[in-house]
Amino acid sequence: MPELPEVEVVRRGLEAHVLDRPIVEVEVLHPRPVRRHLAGPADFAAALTGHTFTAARRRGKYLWLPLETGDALLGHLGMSGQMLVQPADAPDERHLRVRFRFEGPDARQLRFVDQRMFGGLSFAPGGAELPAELAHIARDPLDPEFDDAAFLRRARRSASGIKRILLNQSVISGVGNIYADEALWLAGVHGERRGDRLRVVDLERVLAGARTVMTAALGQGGTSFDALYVNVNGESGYFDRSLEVYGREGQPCSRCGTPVRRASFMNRSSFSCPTCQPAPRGAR
DNA sequence: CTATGAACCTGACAGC
DNA sequence: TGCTGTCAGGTTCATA
Repeated sequence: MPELPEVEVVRRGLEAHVLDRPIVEVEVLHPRPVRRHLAGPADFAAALTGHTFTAARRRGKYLWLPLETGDALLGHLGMSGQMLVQPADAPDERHLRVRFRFEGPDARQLRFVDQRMFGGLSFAPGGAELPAELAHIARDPLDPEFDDAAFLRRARRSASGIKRILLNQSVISGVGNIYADEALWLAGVHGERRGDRLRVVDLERVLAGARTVMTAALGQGGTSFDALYVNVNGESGYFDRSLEVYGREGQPCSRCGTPVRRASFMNRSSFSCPTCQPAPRGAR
């Protein structure tokens, strides 16, 4: 569940269902998602057992659950991770990797399910406020403390294309491949235009576009093309119906009718309108 | 310091 | 029915 709106949907679900319930057992079914915990899966489980989540927080695409001890459980969903709250008798998911059982009358379990295992969980000592691992992650554009001026400054100093800048989580967090393309379409800016050659007004439009699209997506439970991207209850969001360019190669731009173009970029795809988002001239 | 591209994984799907 | 190649909402690490 990759980008900010999807991760925020999960955060809210965790906040509603797993706080103030003492953990009685942590079962690591595959070591890979816990690889960042260098002391190993058994130590990971022991560090959490007996403790209680007190909150659910998010920075960009990272989630963490502070414990009453001041430590925290840190998680990232990667490309295919899910956090599910499931009844105890629900059959194990095919890609179930870590299971948390809780004490008390509510027998529902927290399950970390991840097909590709690019995501993971780790124990963050003293990480209740902000895990040390996240020191380099910028705030996201929906965060009230996001620094617009700092973003504009960094973008204007960079020779990288603006899409690359949007995907750089140390400059602006929470934006991924879908919402970067959507924000650029809203702003009418081509993703390969260099940051240092964009006008401030264009950068401001890109930032506003990111806020607009991610806020709207959040209102619809996020974007899901398939069952891989679901909330804590296994339900899909439906923002995919509102996407203007992402995944719409060949279909007409809703503003001008020009067929949406797809291009290869950083080993993935970029979608844009050739008319509304003219490619930069010259080198690149 | 910045800027790329490959690597990390599994599975679905298209084409032969 | 295979097989091969491509693609997928991300991050990190090694190399220029």
